[in-house]
Parts: sequence; C-alpha cells; structure tokens
Amino acid sequence: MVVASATTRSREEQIHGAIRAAGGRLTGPTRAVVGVLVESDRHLTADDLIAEIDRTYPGIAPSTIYRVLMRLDELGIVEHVHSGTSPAFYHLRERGHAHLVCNECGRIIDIPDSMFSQLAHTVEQAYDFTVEPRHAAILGRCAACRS
Amino acid sequence: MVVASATTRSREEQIHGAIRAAGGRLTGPTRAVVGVLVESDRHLTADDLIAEIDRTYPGIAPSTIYRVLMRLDELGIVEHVHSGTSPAFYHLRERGHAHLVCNECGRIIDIPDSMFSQLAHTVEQAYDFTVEPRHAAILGRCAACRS
DNA sequence: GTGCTTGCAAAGTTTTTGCATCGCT
DNA sequence: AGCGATGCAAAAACTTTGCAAGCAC
Repeated sequence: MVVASATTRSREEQIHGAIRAAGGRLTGPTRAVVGVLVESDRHLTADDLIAEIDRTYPGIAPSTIYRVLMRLDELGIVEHVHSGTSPAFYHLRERGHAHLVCNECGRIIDIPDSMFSQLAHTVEQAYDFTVEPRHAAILGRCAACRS
Repeated sequence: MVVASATTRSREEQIHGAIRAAGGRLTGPTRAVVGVLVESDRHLTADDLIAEIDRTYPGIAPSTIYRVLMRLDELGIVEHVHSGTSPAFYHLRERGHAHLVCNECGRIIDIPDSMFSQLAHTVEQAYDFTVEPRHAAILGRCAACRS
C-alpha cells in the first residue's frame, strides 16, 4: 500500500504549484501521474506508470497517461530518458543528472551532469554540437553483470 | 542507380569472408543486407534497409531482414546504435566510433571513441560500470538547429 | 462559458514469432 | 543430408489519434 508521508505530500504540492505556474491544468490524471512519480521516486517507464496508476487511481486511460507525460515534459516538470532497447523512462526533473543503464540487467545509475563536461566541451569545439547529457542514457555493463 | 565499384566489390567480398570466418552462412538475404550496407555506406535504420533491399533485391521478407541483422550483429559484422525516439540504426562495424544525433534534424555525426575515454574512465572508477560508447548515441543539437 | 482534457476504441508503427519449406555447407 | 535460414502471416509491444463528452479555470 502506498502511504503519502508529510515529505512527499509537500513535495507533491510544490510540484502542483510548478504546474500551475507553467500554465498547466491540475486535472485528475495529472495529479495521479505526479502522485506516482513523487511516491515511487524512481525511474519509471510509461508502462510502469500505467500499471501503477491503474492500481492507485483506477479508471485512467493509458492514452491519457501518455498525453499527461508529454504535457508535463513540455512544461519542464518531468524528463524522459532514452535507454537503448527498452522504452524510455520518466522522472521528475530535479537537479540535472545523467544516467547509466546496464545492457544486461537494466539497472539505472544516476550520475552528475558534470561527468559529461569534458566530453561536452570537446564535442562542442570539434563539431559545433551541443550535447544534452540527460536525454539519452549511457549504455554499458554494471559490475554485477560483468562477471 | 546503384553501381558497385571495384572498391565496394572488394569490400563486400572481404565482409563475406568475415561472415564465413565467424561461422555465418552466406545466404541470399545476408548478401543483400551486406550489399546495401556496403553500397550506401551510411547509417540505416531497419526500415531503411527493408525499403532499399526491396528495391535492389526484391522478394526478401522484412522479418528475415530483422533476423539477418540480429545474426550479423551477434557475429560482430554489424553494430546497431540507439538514438532516442527514432529507431536504432545499423552500420558495418569498423574502427570503433561513437555517434552524435541531433534531436531536431536527426543528423548523425561520427566521433572517435577516444572522446569518451575520460568519461568512461571516471565512470569506471566511481561506479564500477563499463561504458559501451558505441551502443547509444549522444543526443543534442547540431549547429544548424541551434539557430 | 471556453478551450483544454479525457475516455474509449481504433489504427499506427516497429519488431517478433510460429511453422512448414528451402537451401547453404 | 542436416540443420540453420527463409517466407508468410499472424501476433506482440508500444504509442498515437479521432471524436464526443467532461472539467478546470
């Protein structure tokens, strides 16, 4: 069972404020998506969200969840990250961080943007290309799977 | 019109040799996939390949092309690269290089693996995670789209 | 009240799978 | 000849879209 702590409660309201400030409407499905994202505080695929919302706030259509995610992404409330073969995952936008994804077990590791700085700088100089480190995960193999 | 030059011809035969050496069979569809990859010498999505092969070597089933690509990938003849929302693209494996993909125009830029070396090293040290730089593109924005 | 959102259901896109047949080695 | 590869067609996985009804502001 999902229990909202005082902390997540205030976090949720803070995000509601941000949505209003960005010109978004606080509809039921939007609250549900934000609620699950705040509560789980993990990286969830659209499918994860659909399943979890179906348990917690039944009656919301999958298509609506896709649309809410798209809207919140545009409003800058959430971000999505591409991770190879598996579908993109979503998370609340917070202090920018990039991701490592293990090709074998799918484990997701958060890393600071700063680790990209040298690569980003080199690429900018050499190719006049601005890297968006948070938009795609770096793939590889985690220690456990490298056995 | 597609014309096989002496150069691509030998390149093709060289790859045929590599396929045999790796234990792969040189079937019609396999030759077709290699032929298109050598001839175009670009980064093609599975769909690009299906369309191009349908023009050049009609009668090959899409599912077969997916299977051939999977096999050649396992044999180490081709590599696929994930690039955000758009489908993965395939290319012949050659001197290792990574890719930048523009989120706006889709342009693909090849960059040397070496640009990853510092990031890879840092990540290895800090998270015991081995980066595979060629398996996912770095997303961002190219000069033309950054207007 | 107005215009953005939703639910439903249908269609789209991309990739995978089952199975009998075929063909490379 | 043997065993993997192929073609076909159906299914799967994941998203998107059209439209009438509903709801936030």
